Amino acid sequence: MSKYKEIANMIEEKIVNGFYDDTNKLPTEDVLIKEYQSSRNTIRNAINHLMRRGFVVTVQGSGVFLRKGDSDGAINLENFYGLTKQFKNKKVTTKLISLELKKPSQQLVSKLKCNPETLVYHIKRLRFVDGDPFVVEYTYYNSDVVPNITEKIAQTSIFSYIREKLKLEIGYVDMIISADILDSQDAILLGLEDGMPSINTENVEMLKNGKIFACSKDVHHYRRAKFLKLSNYI
Amino acid sequence: MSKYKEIANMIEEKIVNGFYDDTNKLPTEDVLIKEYQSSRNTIRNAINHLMRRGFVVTVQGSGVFLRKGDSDGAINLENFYGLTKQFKNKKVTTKLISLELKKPSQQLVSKLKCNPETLVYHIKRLRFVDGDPFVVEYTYYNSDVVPNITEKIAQTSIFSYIREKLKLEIGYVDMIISADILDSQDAILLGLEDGMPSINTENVEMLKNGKIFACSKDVHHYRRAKFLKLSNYI
DNA sequence: TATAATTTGTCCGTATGTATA
DNA sequence: TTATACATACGGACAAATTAT
Repeated sequence: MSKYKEIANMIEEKIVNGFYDDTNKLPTEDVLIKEYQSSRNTIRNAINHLMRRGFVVTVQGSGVFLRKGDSDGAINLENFYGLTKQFKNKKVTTKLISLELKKPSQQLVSKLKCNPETLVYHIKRLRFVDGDPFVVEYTYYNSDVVPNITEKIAQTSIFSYIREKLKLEIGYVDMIISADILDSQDAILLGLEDGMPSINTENVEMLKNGKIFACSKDVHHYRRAKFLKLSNYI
Repeated sequence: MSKYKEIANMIEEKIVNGFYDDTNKLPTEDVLIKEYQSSRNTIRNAINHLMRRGFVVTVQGSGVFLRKGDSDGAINLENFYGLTKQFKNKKVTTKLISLELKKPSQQLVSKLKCNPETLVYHIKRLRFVDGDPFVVEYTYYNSDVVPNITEKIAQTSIFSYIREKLKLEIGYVDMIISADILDSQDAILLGLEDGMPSINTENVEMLKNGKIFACSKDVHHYRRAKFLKLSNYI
């Protein structure tokens, strides 16, 4: 791990533990330089990293201020590494509904930009937060990139499997957020009535080298799921 | 304007004009250094700027690739400067429904973090894209920061008024995206039936120095509005 | 109100590491 | 393996915005 990321992680931990809550800002760059024995460039790189993920905002001449996004349960779009990490102080459980390995439809081939002969895992899961139905996930993994998905893996965290077991580095995700009307199947799973709204995301997930390894459609409970976007106009 | 931002803008213009479509990537850093007569640092800063706004992704050892978010009409959350700029090749029109200057409710005081005596503009607008109802906007401006909002200004672009006339620099926006059920009033305005879904955003808008100048709730037509989020997991 | 000190922003240069082709 | 190209890290100087005096 690079030095600036390690510094960013250490500062992040202090932020979430409330270490800077009295001043509501980080120490000055000069102080951080001494504290972490590194160059100004490296400190600024670390602060940039924190800024991009929505932890802080900088004000020239004044300081680096905490940005405690009043998340109250919203999914932070800047810093999303799966439901389990997002809701780390809640209980996230998963019910696997189906897991199949089969040839992709033409539409799926174009989304995954894969060979039509490549086999694709089709996974449907219902995920709960603190016991309440939260999202129905339809996910499609390119089995050339993400092989050997078992029922056990699919029932826990596929994110962890990809990053920790397969040692693949997730690079980019393109996500389209929209609202729609629930169909009867999803409505039943989410415990809502047919015809009620849902908030959906359609995702294309890429490795650091740009290779698409998965795409998905997530159908969320409209009263339980909301998304937090922290914009910087710089 | 700083040098790296000017370079970023020039490269952005080339990108949107398709100048790099043949290779699908930018020239190398060394080439850009010579092209724009600047240091490596400045070029990398410009590329970073483009990356944060979703125009490019970098791959170490390989290059800087275009990231043509298949937006097809989605609102790009990384790069949103108002509907007018977002849909620059469509016709955005606005119908002002109401404009009032009055004392804020307690809830509004806490959202705007303003003095209870401060007068606040209450604006309700219906906005059309290519003639179709797109969003009902409920916006609340702190009149100490954004004064003299006229009907004419409210009917066009308040964003432009703030940035170009008042010379204020918008710094940050916290946005929560959710889905809900339309009430009868909004349904009529959007040309939908009562009880249909909407996709909503609740925004808190801050200047560069952190001062909150506005908050808003936007109720979007669920079939016409969608949001594009381009994540970088770096 | 004006000045100085503080703090982040921009820009330059150089060297070395790491991933890709 | 070698060359290419981006990533990380160090150093220094000055600019610009804010805050304190």
